[in-house]
This record gives sequence, structure tokens and C-alpha cells, in this order.
Amino acid sequence: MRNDDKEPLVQPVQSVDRAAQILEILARRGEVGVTEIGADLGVHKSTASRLLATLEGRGLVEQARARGTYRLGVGLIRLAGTGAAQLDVVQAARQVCAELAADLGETVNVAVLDEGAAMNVSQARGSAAVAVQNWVGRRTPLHATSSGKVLLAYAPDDVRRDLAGQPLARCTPATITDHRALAAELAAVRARGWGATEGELEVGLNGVAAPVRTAAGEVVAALSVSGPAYRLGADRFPAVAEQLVAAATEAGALLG
Amino acid sequence: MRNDDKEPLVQPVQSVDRAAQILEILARRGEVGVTEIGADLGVHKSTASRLLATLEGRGLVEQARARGTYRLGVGLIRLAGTGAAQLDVVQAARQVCAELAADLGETVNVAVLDEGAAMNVSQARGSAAVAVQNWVGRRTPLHATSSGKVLLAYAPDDVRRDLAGQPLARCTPATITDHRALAAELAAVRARGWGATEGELEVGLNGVAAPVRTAAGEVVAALSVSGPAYRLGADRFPAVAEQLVAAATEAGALLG
DNA sequence: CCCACTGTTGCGGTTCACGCAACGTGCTGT
DNA sequence: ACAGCACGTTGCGTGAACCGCAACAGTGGG
Repeated sequence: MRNDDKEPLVQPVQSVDRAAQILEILARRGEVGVTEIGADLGVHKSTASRLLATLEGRGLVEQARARGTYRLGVGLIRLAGTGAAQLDVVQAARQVCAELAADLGETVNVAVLDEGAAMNVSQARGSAAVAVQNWVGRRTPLHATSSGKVLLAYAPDDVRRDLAGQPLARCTPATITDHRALAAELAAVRARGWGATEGELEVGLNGVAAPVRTAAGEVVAALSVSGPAYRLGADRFPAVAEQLVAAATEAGALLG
Repeated sequence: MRNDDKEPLVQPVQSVDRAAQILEILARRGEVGVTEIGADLGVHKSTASRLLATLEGRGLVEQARARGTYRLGVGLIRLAGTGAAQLDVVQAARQVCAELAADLGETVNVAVLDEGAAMNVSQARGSAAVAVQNWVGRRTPLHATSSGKVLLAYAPDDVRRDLAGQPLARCTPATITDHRALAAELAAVRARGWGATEGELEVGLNGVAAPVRTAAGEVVAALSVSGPAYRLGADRFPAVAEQLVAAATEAGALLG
């Protein structure tokens, strides 16, 4: 997940690019000191210090304690809160998402395709929250999650082509790591209109997902339900999928 | 809410500062074109274009349509998602928050003090969601919200002094706009240990809030419940406040 | 069909951001 | 307790990088 391997961006503004990298580093590691950030960027610690001071002035980062280590700031939450609200998919799905979560009692997520991963952009918790976990902002592998499979199944060809060029990471013993098996799975997803996983991302964690389509039929997001295998068993998949497809269709209808 | 009036920051890195301003502008207005952003920053549109291209390369902004207007990107959500999770207050409050929301059936929020405003950093929706609204990221006036009153009541002196120097904005007919009345209200909050609002931010919207304290007794956040007046009437305030205080105390105990 | 407007790119000058080194401070180890 | 160390922050000078200009390309409107 090294960050400096980007496609031919014409000519990024150096200091801004570095500042953005700092945010990524902080997101990945939590609290980090100036020296370590500087070393990671390959710049002098004074440079890192200045960049951090600037970001702090805008509230994007903040000092952890009086001791001078930094972490991400609340200003980011402000930005993302309004930013997420502008993502029309989130806006449209919020209502049906909440209803579905209350009905099923499991956690419901909305995910979109984000550079070769499925990123969760919104979440509604179910009543039975055995482990309260926040998936928002997490990027999950496309081949090991239900929402990932759905997004991948309906994605443009080049996304699948990119993925075919690299090995499929094994998350658990059940993870699909063979490209031909994955292609078959995706075909099955397209055939029945929904996807599922059984312990392929984490042992004991199951999930079901359905595509959210625009009026033009384009798949822009995936709605997913996930829960522990003892509650969300494979025998429940078809019934859950039926509700999920209905909810996803409704969310899609709300899109402009 | 002009952004260039900052305290004596030594010497911000210019381009990074401008990039951060761009994010704020996009958060405020949604989709904006390059020319308008440039004019707003007082820079040439080519400069704005380059800054935006850099931010886009890191996923912090994205092009709205093929047409070249920009909006905030999903990368921000990724950052904020992990960033919010690192806010130990959010982490600690998540569980009790969810339970309380399920129990009361109303929306529960966690807010912190953010430069003269109460910012909601986490939210748990209640089952009875008459109007599903996302408060996360929204900055609300300190004198017109229950959580704001709580944060203000226990804030350092200089925060109150700053506020005393400026007029209190009137949001509704019920908003407290007199500084002496506000001071009395804050004293009442301190006396009983919780705060409330009756239609002072929006007509028909009530709220109750309690302080979250660290082991050292410092107030770092406020837990609030809000709902329409016909469901969350003033007669319910004491009972709700009791649960809220208990939950806030529990959340505080989970803090390191 | 052309015009007005948009956003994106070479190019050169000059500002501005970087690296260096010194400073102050808090922690640690013996 | 003191010294040593590592950390983050701050002047200062220089060179590189960023900005403004202007020309280019694409699009919607008249």
C-alpha cells in the first residue's frame, strides 16, 4: 500500500502532495511524531513540522497531548460529514439502510468502488450488535467481501482486468484465490443478482450484498448485510438477499 | 465564517494552506468550478487547477461529472472514518451511545468543542427516525444546543470570554440571545449536571445533554439526545437526563 | 455556425518552501 | 541528581518549485 506509485499525474504540487501523504500516514498509524513522518516522506523533520503546523491551523490534524505527536483532527470529520452527505448514493440509501438494519437486526453498509477496493461509505448498525465495529472508511478487498463481489461483477472491464493481473490475497482458508474460480463466482452473482461470502474475509463472518443501480442501469454502489455465521447462516442468504435487493432497488430509484 | 482570520500561526505553508481552504470551500458549497475557487482564494485559476489536480490524485476531491467541476472525494471519508475511530471519545462512547439510542428510540450524538462551536463527531440513530438526518460533522452554535450549553458550562474561561464578546445569533424566537440569561442558564447546567434546549435551535426540536468526563474530571465531550417536541417533551427531560448522565459517566470511565 | 466561457497546459520569473543547524525541553538511564 | 539524549520548533540562506501569464481545447448557448 505504498503511496507514491500513482499514474502519470501531470505535475503534482509538491507540498500539497506531501501534506496529503501525511494525512494518509496518520490515518494508517494513529499518533505519529514529526521525525518519523519526515523520515517516511524522505524530507527533513523541519519540513514535516511546518506542514503539520499548517494542517493544524486548518484543523485537519491536532496535537495528541502537550507532547508534540500528531493525529488526525476533527476538521476532517467536518469535511467528511458534509462530503459524505453530498455523495448522493449515501443520501439516497440512508433511509432504506436504517430500516433494513432495524428489521434484520444486523449491520448494513453502503460501499462504492475506490481504486481497486470496496470502500464503505455509510453504515447503519443493527440492534444486535455483538461487536460494535465501524466499517466506514475501511477499504476491503473486492474478492473477499460480498459487496466487493457485487461491485466487481458489474464493474467496467478494466477493473477486472487490473485485478486479474495480480494475485488474490488470502484472508482466510475460505478466501477465493483462484482467478478462474472468482470469474465463475462473479458470473453466479450476475445470474442471481446478489453476492455473498462465507468466512472469506474473516473466519465466522458472513455477508450478503446487492447492487444499487441508477435509472440508467449503471451499478454505482452495493448494499451489504454482514453478521456472524451463527446468526447469518447460509440458509438465510436467499431470504435476506430478497429484502436486500428490494432495498437496493428502492435506493437506486431515489437517485436523480 | 471567513477562514483567513487565524491566530498568529508562525508561517503557514502557503500552498498547503490554500489546498485546505479549497476543501473548506467545497465542503461549504458542494460542487464548485475551478474559476470560482480561484477567485475565492484570490489566485489565478491555473493555480487552483493545479491544486485541485493534486488533491484529486490523492482522492481528497473528485470531478463531479465529465464536466470539470469538483467536489469532495471519497478519500476524505476514508481518512475521517479512521480518524474518528481514533478519537478515543468516540471509541468509548460508541457502545453506550448505540444502547441508549435503541433504548430511547431517539437520535444520540457525541459532540466536542471545536473553535467556538459544538461539533458532532458521532451519531447513533434511534428506531423512530421521523426525519433521518445526519448531524455528524455539523457545527452547531454553543448557546442554542443542549450539547453546546454543556460544553460551554464546563469549558475553560477563555471560551466563554470569547463568546461574551460577540452577539448571540438568534436561531428561533426561543433562542437565548442575552448574555446574562445565558450565564444564568450555564449556572443551572452546572448545578444539575445536564443541559437542555426547547426549540432554541429549530422550532419544535428539543434536546438534552450530559457531560463526558475523563478520570481527571475534565469535560471532553457531551452526549446528547434530540427529538421532536411532541415525542421528547420537557416533562421527559429529567428522566432522560438521568439515563444520559449514567451513559456519559460510563463512557468517561472507558477513557484511558 | 460562431462566440463566450470553461478547465487545462508550456514557459519564465520570482517567490516560497526546503534543508541545515542551533535552541529549548522533557524523558531516561545509571 | 545530573547528564545525556531524543524530540519538536525556529532563523537563515539558497535553490527549486510554485505561481501568474497566455495560448489551447472542449462545450453549451445564441
